[in-house]
Amino acid sequence: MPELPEVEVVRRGLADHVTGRRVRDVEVLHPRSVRRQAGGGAELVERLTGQRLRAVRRRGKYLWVELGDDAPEAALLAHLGMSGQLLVQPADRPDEKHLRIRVRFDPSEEHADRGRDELRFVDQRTFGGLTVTDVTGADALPVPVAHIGRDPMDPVFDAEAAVGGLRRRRTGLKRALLDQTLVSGIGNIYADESLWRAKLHYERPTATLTRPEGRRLLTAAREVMDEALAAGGTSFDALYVDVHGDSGYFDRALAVYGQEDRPCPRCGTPVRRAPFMNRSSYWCPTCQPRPRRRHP
DNA sequence: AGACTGACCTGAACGC
DNA sequence: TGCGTTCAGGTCAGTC
Repeated sequence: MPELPEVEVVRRGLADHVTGRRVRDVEVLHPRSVRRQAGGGAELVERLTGQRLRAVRRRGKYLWVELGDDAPEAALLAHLGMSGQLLVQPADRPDEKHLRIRVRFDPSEEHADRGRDELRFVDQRTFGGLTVTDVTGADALPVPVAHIGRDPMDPVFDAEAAVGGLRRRRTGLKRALLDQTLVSGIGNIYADESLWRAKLHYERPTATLTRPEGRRLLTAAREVMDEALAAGGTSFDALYVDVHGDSGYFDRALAVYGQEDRPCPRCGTPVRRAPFMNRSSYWCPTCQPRPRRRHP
């Protein structure tokens, strides 16, 4: 569900409300939410209890909180999957229906957010999860994050290298955008919105992409995600919310995603939808014509 | 090595 | 009203 802008909204909320707090205890209510932890819930509890939460970082759709009293020694890594939420709640707030993991902070320590003493991982579909992992390298990346690409909001993102990478693939453009190893953070919504802005069809063969087209696409991706972030992210329903449970409103600015049969904001042609990778693709057939099959 | 297909879940919306 | 089908912001293991 959440893509880069939604995850960044959550990151900012956590940075504001949990940095500096110490974990008093941890309760794992669903085993699937800790399935990435080799030692299961017991290991997560063991490695998290007593730790101090430090900087909150993000790459693509992965989010993590550095742990340790001095340098980061480990990280609490979160992926929200399709329906995950991280909420900062008072301990006396009733449990959410899909509460999967509860992290309780030490309520006695002096802290601006004393009184909101729980971090809750809520996840209807359980595709997401939390893990405590080792960190690696000079930039202290969690091990599972080390293999994914930088995202277009990363100050060190290398757009020229990413364009080169796209052109070296032998697949369709949208499939390549959704593969997190080349460029991370883009999911189904922002892939369609980026392609619409760049006037490129989702099945355009990556091998035929020109460098200027590739630059245009990645610039469009960064711009649309910047705008979505400024609007607090995209929420169609109550599944995507920030740490306070509030929705973003970028859904009102979507040009094509979810807009089947509605006029393209640029040319008025009805937006089309087609099945794609067990979900949907939306595009404007005028602005983004289907690529002509190459002659054999 | 790289490309592609399901499987993994819960719940809402829809058609009959 | 129910009961089946389809669809949903994502990965990942397994196959060719």
